[in-house]
Amino acid sequence: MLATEALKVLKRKGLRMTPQRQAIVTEVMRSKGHINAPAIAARVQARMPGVTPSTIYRTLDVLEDVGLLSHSHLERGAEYHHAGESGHVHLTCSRCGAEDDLSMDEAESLERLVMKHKGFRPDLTHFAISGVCSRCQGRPAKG
Amino acid sequence: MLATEALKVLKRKGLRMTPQRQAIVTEVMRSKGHINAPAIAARVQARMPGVTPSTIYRTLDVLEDVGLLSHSHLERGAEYHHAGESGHVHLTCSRCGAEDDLSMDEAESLERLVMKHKGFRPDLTHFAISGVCSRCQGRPAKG
DNA sequence: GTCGTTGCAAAGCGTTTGCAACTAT
DNA sequence: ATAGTTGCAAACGCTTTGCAACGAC
Repeated sequence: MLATEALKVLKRKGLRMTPQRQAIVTEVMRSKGHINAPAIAARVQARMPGVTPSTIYRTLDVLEDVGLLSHSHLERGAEYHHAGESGHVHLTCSRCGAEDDLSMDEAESLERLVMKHKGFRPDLTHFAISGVCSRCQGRPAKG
Repeated sequence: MLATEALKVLKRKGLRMTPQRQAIVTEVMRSKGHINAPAIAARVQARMPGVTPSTIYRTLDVLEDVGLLSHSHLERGAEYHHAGESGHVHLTCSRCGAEDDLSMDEAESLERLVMKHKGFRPDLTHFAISGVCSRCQGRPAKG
């Protein structure tokens, strides 16, 4: 989604369009993949000095409320991503830190399995899945 | 595992047995399920006032290093559990907060699936799986 | 003019660190 | 005696809060 479209979403919800908000939305919509709040703050402040952390955090909350952003829990904490792009599962290697993804197609068969067993409808995109990547499996375990 | 056994493990590793460490190990080994660091601190300090957070955190690190404890990432952050009891996957409902588990048997079929697709060997116990529990699926979504 | 939004400054929370003193071995 | 361990106090990083001023509508 483009920043301009995102701004329309906000407008449609009756929310006001301030320069700060524009800068934050632009920066967030431009970023690919996932990004955490401090990183967003850094980028926004680079483009518009004087924007405070409180504004950033409050705006991120708003963007999540209106459905533009979502967050996932990765190894190093919460990270934001475009709500429309939540369609992948994060695989993070506990040894080397490498990140890989599972497509939603692949993830769906997993979700169906859980569904069947528990009647629990999982959202595998919300938390990462930790493990050992194929490369690290061929290496010694610890040191 | 009993606290006495845990203490032996530490001894075997050449680590020293201080009263603080005994209190922490006792409290940790007595707790069932998962528990976070501040809660451990509260319990230990109730039993032995004066034990500082730094000691608690450092000791938890030690216990994890020697393989007595592990931690998982649940919705509200990291939680510790006995390393021997890591054999279940946490399912946390994003609507009502209810927690359920998946047995390792059930989880293994999931893990095999990921393995097959990606050569990535997942540890589904490390992160929780978020979703909507069966009870909440019958309820209205938001308000 | 209203009320959503911002900056500021401070506090909150969980966690980590450096260092000197202590103590289990 | 040696080295692991502790308490202290401070700092850390990220996030949240109250409040008065601002500004989009």
